[in-house]
Amino acid sequence: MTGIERRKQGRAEAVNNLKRGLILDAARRVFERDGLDGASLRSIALEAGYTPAALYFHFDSKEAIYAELLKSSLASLATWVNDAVARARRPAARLRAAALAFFEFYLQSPRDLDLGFYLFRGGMRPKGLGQPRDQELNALLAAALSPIAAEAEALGATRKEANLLVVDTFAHAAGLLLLAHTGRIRMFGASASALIERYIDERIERLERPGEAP
Amino acid sequence: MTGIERRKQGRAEAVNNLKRGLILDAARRVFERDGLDGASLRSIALEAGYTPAALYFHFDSKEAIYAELLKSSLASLATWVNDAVARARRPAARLRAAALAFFEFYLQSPRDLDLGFYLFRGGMRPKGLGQPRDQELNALLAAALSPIAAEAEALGATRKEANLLVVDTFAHAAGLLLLAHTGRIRMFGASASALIERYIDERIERLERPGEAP
Amino acid sequence: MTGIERRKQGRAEAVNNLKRGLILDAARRVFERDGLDGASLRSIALEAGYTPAALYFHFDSKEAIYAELLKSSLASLATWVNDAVARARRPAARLRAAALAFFEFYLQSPRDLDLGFYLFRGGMRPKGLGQPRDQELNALLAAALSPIAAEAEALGATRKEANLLVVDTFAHAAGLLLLAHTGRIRMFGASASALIERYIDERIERLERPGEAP
Amino acid sequence: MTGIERRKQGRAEAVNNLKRGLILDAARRVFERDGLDGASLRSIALEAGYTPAALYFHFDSKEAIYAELLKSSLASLATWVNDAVARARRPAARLRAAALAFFEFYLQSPRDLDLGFYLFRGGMRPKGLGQPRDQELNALLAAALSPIAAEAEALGATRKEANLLVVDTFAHAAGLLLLAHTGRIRMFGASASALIERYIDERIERLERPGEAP
DNA sequence: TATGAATGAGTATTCATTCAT
DNA sequence: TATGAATGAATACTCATTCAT
Repeated sequence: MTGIERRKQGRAEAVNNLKRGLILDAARRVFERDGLDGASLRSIALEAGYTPAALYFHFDSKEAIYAELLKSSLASLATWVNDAVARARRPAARLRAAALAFFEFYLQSPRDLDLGFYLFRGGMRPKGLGQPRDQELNALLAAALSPIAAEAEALGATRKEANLLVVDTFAHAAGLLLLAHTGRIRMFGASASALIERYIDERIERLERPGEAP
Repeated sequence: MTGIERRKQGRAEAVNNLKRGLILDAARRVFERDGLDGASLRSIALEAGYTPAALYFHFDSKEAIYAELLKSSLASLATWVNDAVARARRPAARLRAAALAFFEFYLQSPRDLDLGFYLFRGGMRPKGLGQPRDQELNALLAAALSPIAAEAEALGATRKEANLLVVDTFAHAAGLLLLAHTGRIRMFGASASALIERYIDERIERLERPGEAP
Repeated sequence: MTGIERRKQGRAEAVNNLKRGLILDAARRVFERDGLDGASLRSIALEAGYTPAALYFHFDSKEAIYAELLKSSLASLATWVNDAVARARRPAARLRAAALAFFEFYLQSPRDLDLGFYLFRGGMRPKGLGQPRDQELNALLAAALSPIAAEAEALGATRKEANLLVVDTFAHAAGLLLLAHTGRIRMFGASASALIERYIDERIERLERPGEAP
Repeated sequence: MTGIERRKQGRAEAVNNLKRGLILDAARRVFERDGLDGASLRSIALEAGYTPAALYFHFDSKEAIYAELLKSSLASLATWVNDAVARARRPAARLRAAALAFFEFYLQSPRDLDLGFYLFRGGMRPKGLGQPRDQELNALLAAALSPIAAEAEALGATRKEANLLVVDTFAHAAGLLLLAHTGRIRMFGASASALIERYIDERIERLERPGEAP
C-alpha cells in the first residue's frame, strides 16, 4: 500500500466511524425521546437522516445497534468509575468512590439505566442479543465494577468476600436506582443518594473493623 | 329500581366479574407461556375463547388488563407476606419473615417479577398506566411491604427509620432478584437467597443492638 | 338454533363467501396483469379495495390465496373436461374429448397454465404450498385427468396402460402448451392444436388396433 | 491505433472475459445452491468476491447474467447433443441419440431445466429478456435440436415433417421432464426415461415404415 | 354481550440499481 | 475497474383498536 492509499483509507475509515457515531447519536436521541420500545430501526434511520435500508451498511441489524449503544454506555460507565477511583488515595476511599460513581452514573443518566436493564431483560428471555455479544457485555459490566473488588481485597477481604461485596453493592444500587428513577422513592420520603452512601459506608466500616466476620 | 331489577343487576354483575376473572386467568397463562412481549391482546383473547374485540367489553385497553394482572399479583404478594408474618411470634422473627417472604415470592415467580418491573418501567416513560391506576398499584405495593415497617417500629425504630428500612430491603431484594432471574448472579458465584438473608439479619441485629444509630 | 338465527348465519356465510370470491377475483386480475411474481399480497389487497391487513381475515396467508386460486382453477378444468366427455358417446370419442379439453382449457387460459406451473414449481423447491395442500391439489389434477384413464380402460387397456396414457398425454400437452404460450411454436411453423390432435388420434388408433402392444 | 495499444486492448479484453467467466461460475454455484429465487445479485457478487456494484461493469443487469447463464447452458446442451449424435452411425440411431441426449441433459441437471423454463417464462410475460437476446437464445435452442431434424430428413422425411418431429420431441420431453423433476411422475408409477424412449422409438419406427403418413 | 371485518400504522429486512469517489 | 454508501420501493405479516351488526 502506498502512502497516499494509506492516507486515503485512513480518511475513509475515519468518515466511516464518524457516520457510525452519528447513527448511534441519533439512536440515543430517539431512545431518549421515545424509550426503548419506540426506538425502531425506522425512527433511528429517519432521525439520522437516512433511509432505513442505509443503516444496514453500518450495522448488521437493529440488535447490533442496541448492542453498540450498550457497549458504549458500559464503556462510559467504566471510565466514569475509574476516574472517580483515581481521584482517591486510600483503599477505603477508593472503594467508596467506585461504588458511588457506579450509582451516580446511572442516577443522572436514566437512559443508560434503561439500556442496562435491556441487557438484563435479554437474559430473561432466551433470545437476548446473541450469546457472544451477551458475554462481551457482561464482561464490560464486570470490568466497570472490578475496582470495587480490587479495593476490597486491598482492605484485607478475601477474593470471595470481595466478590460478594460487588454483588451486594450492585444489587443495592440497582434497587435504589429503580426506586429513584420511577419516583417511588419519594413515596417513602427517602433519598437514594443518602441511602446508597449509608449502605457503602457501613460495608466499608465492617471491612475495616478487624476480627469481625463480614 | 325495583327489587327484581336489583337482583337482575346483581346477577349480571356477578357473571361479569366471573368473565373478567376468566380473561385474567387466560392472560396469566399466555403471559406465563409467552412472556410479556408475546402476550398480545389477540393471544389473550384466543386463549380465553374470545375474539379480540370482545375483551373491550371487559377492559378498556390492553394496558388495563396488565394493570389488573399486576393488581392481583400484588394482592397475592400481600397475602403471602402476611401469612408468613402470621406464622412468627416475636417482632424480629416477624420482620425477618416479612422480608424473606417478599423476596421468595418473586424468586419463585419470575413472571410476577416481570409484571412488577413492567409497572416500574411504566414510570420511567411518561405514559405509564395512567396516574390513578399508578397510585392504586403503589398503594398495594406499600401495603404488602407494610409489615416490615410495623415490626421495625415494634422493635423500637422510629417511623422514619422503619420507612427507610422498607426502602432498603425492597431495594436490596429487587437488585438481587434482578441478578438471580437473569442468571447473572452465577457470574459471581453467589446465592441470592443467602445474600438477602444475610442482609436482613444484619439489619435486624443492628435494630436490636441498643444505643447505636441504625 | 332458531330459524332466524339460521337464516342470519346463512346470510353471513354467503356474504363471507362472496367477499372471499371478490378477493380471489382481484387476485386473478392482478395475476393476469402483473404475472405471478408481481402478484403481491399488497397489490391484491389494493385491487380488491382492501388494506393488506384485511385480507388476513379471509385467508391465512398469501400462499393460501394462491392455493385457493389454483384449487378453483383445477376445479374449472375438471368441469371443462367432464363436460366435454359428457358430450361424446363412444369411448374413443370420449377419450379424445377429454384429452383435447384438457389441452384447450390451458390453451385459451394462459394464466391458469401459469398457476398450474406454479404448483409444479413448488414441488421443485422444498417449500411449495405445504404438503397437505400440495396433495389436495395433486388429487384435483389427477381427478381432472381421470376420464382419460377411464375411457382407455373402456377401450380395453389395462389399468397400467391407461395410467401411462394419462402421463403421456399430460406430458405432450404440457410441452406443446409451453411452446404455444411462449410463441415458440411459430418458430417451427407448427400448430399446437393440430399436433395434440394428431398425437391423441395416434394413441387412440393404437389402442383400438387389436393384437398390438401399446 | 498503434501496435502497443492494440496489444494492450487485447490483454484487457482477455482479462475482462476471464472475469466475466468467474462471475458466471459464481452465479452457477449460487444458482445451484439456492435456486433461481435465492440467486440475488448480491449473493452472486459475494460468491464471486465482488461487491454488487462491481458486477455492473461486467453485466448490464441481473437479467443479463441470467441470459448469459442460459446461453452457456444451451451451448452445453448443444455440445452434449452433438457428441451423442457423433457416437452413432446410422440416421435412425443418430436421431434417437439426439433426442435422448436432449432429454438426459435436462434430466440430470435440474438447474439447467429451471433456467430453460425461466427463458420460456420470460416469454409468457411481456418483458422477457429483451427481444434481441430472446432471438439469440431461441436460435441456440434451435441449433441444439437441429440434429433431430437433420437425421429425420436423412431418413426420408420432408423438411416440414422433420420440423414437426422436432417440435413433438421437444414437447414430449419437456412435459416428461416437468413431471420427473417435480416428482409427480411417481404419482402415476411411471418412468420418464422409459416413456421418452418409447416415444422416440415409435416415431422413428413410423419414419422408417415406408408408405405411411407420419 | 359478542362477533367479524376492517383499519392504519407499524415491524425488520431484502432487493436491484445508481453514483461519487 | 471497483468500492461503499445510499436510495426507494417492496416484502409478508402483526398490532391494538373501532364499529356496524
